[in-house]
Amino acid sequence: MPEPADPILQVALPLPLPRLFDYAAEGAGAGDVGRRVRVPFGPRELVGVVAATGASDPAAPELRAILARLDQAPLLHGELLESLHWLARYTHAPLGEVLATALPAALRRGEPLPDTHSWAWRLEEAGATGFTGLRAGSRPRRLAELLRDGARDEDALDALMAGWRLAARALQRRGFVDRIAVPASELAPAPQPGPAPNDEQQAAIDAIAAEDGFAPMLLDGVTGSGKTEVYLHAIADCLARGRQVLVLVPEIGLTPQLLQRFRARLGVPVHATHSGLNDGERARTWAAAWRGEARVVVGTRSAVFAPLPEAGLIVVDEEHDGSYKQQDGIRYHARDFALVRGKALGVPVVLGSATPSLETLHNATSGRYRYLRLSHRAGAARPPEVRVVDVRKRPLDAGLSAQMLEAIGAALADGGQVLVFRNRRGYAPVLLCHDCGWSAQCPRCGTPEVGRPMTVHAHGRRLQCHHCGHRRPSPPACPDCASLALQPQGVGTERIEEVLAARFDGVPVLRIDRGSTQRRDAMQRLLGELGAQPGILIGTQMLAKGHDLPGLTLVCVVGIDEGLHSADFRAHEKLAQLLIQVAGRAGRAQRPGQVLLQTHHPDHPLLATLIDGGYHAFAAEELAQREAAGFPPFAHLALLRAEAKHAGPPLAFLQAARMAFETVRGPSSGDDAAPALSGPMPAPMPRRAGMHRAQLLLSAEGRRTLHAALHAALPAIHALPEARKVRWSLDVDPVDLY
DNA sequence: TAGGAATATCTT
DNA sequence: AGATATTCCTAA
Repeated sequence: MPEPADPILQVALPLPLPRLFDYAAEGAGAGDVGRRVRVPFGPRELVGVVAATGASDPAAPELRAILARLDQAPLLHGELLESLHWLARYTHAPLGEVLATALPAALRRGEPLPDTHSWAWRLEEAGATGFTGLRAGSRPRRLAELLRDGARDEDALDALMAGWRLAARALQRRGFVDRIAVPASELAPAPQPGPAPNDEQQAAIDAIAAEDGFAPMLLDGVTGSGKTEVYLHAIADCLARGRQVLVLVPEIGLTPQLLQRFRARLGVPVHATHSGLNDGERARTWAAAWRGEARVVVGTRSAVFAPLPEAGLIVVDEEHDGSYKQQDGIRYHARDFALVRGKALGVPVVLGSATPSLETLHNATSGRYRYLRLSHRAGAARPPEVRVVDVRKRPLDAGLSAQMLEAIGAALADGGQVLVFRNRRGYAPVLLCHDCGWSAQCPRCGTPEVGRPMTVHAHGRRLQCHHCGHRRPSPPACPDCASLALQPQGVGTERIEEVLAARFDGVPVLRIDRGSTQRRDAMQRLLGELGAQPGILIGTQMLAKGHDLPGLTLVCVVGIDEGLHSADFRAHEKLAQLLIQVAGRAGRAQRPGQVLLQTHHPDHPLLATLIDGGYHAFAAEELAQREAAGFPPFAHLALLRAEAKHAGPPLAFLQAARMAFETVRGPSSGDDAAPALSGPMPAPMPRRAGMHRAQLLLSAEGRRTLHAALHAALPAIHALPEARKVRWSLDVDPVDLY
């Protein structure tokens, strides 16, 4: 007689291994699915999530037992767990890694789901009758009187009465008061009314409110058209129906300004997950969402994993923004995952942008998404006037033409503020020897023959590689010919700052880029100091997005020519979005704005189309080109990347992987049933931080074809002997091919 | 021939 | 991934 099979737990562990691990556990059952467990794993201990239960195989060797269950109730369940299963299938990543990515760090480590209630003090029966015996005017007496009107939370008491804690303790000993747990601060300021929506905004608000169930929608509104106003009304509607809202914003979009506006207008606590939070605070926000206490969650990419037991609406602001795509680990796209969750939750998903991604635009124009448009700026603001400045054969001072310098001077004299946009930080992009042609190169990046140029920093004193972070002092003389004629070539934001500060003496000149604004509040502080007075802002794309700069009357765009000639298939889309976003900074208030675009290619079709026809004319042309060339959204891509210390193993691995794809294709099936393979080829940057990198691109017209091939070939690829000699990863829907 | 570095193996 | 076992160099 065989022993009856024991129930076992199948656990998803945070490992790059595409399988679950079986453990014995007392009383294992279906109720364990979604609970975290601590398990022994080789010589160490790991925290995993129970993915399934089953019966032990009597023939298999005896299983190790779990060490502990960490949750009373499943932490991951229902829609979120199902959506994460979908994400694991879609990214072809191990479930354990996906689940670990979805959990805040503290929960991933196995800490308990944190409390989210706050504490309040309540007057007890004994206190209500006995407080008259307390000495009048004393702290205990005053506290008791405060609590006669009802319990007060500790934050409120802090604001109302200094030293209340000692008094409270004294009263507690006499049984007059007690400390009670209450849901996290339900006290939010009463909602303030906003401006009345214009007709277009009202139409969008009504369209969102009319949806009952999953509905993908593009809110396509020019800069300054008041998309946020539409969100606020839609959110308020949703809150009024008693449902939760998730709002995703780009990394730089989560500003104190935005949060303040949300908090003032909504009348409920707004839970934000910004980068300033520590692990414990992040876990608290997640827990508050899990319990349904958080009614509005605003956050960047990873907030898309917030549990939403009472979801009513998902908003993705600036949906085209690149920061929604995670570029390491599990390479998910938060906007796309938000749509998947919206579908599973049965709620509308509003994607907002002035410059929608071509994928989203294609979905909207083809009728797959509802298409809502805000075509003019709200209030009296007028669109900026855009002019191209042809700098061919013109002398430049730090990359700035005389015409541009004059315009800056005029704008300042007129009391306006000026933004100079240059998407290159540092002093100069290259350090060149004028005598022999030597240039400073990063020893760890670029091709083996030619390193990437190192950027000159600190007014020429330091060199830095923007790809791997490698830095060193500038050499005093050319290492090849000993010449002293080393010259910084080209112009970065630091150099523009230097030249403009010298030329416009007495005018504040602020440089805003990752070099000058390390801390997240630094930009806010700098902008606050400038206020409304005339001044010059110099910045990279950090400054191109999100921030309200009402005093801005002139935007100067310098050195975009590199972007016009980049090889990446998405380079034009990104450049067009950036230009529109930067131009949109100008003239947001009452004054009309002016945009000057300095280029050596005034006749480039991208610029001509963008200026004459705007973003949508550009997008139409670009979409036609994508269709002709077989690129997204008319094809689906996956990129298999590999890197190693030596050049050979990545290529060998990818060659073997290519064979695996060709093998699963099978001899009988037609060509259209399999994705096209290109490569293995060296990555566009073949060496980075000392690692040699190569890639294999898969492209298919249909998503199904692509996923079928990946599903069929990946087990074999995991098992390749060549796979153990490289670090490899798969990126489904890569945003760029770098 | 140490002994440190690069590489292979294994995890329920 | 990361802990551990194995082998492979290089400086004496």
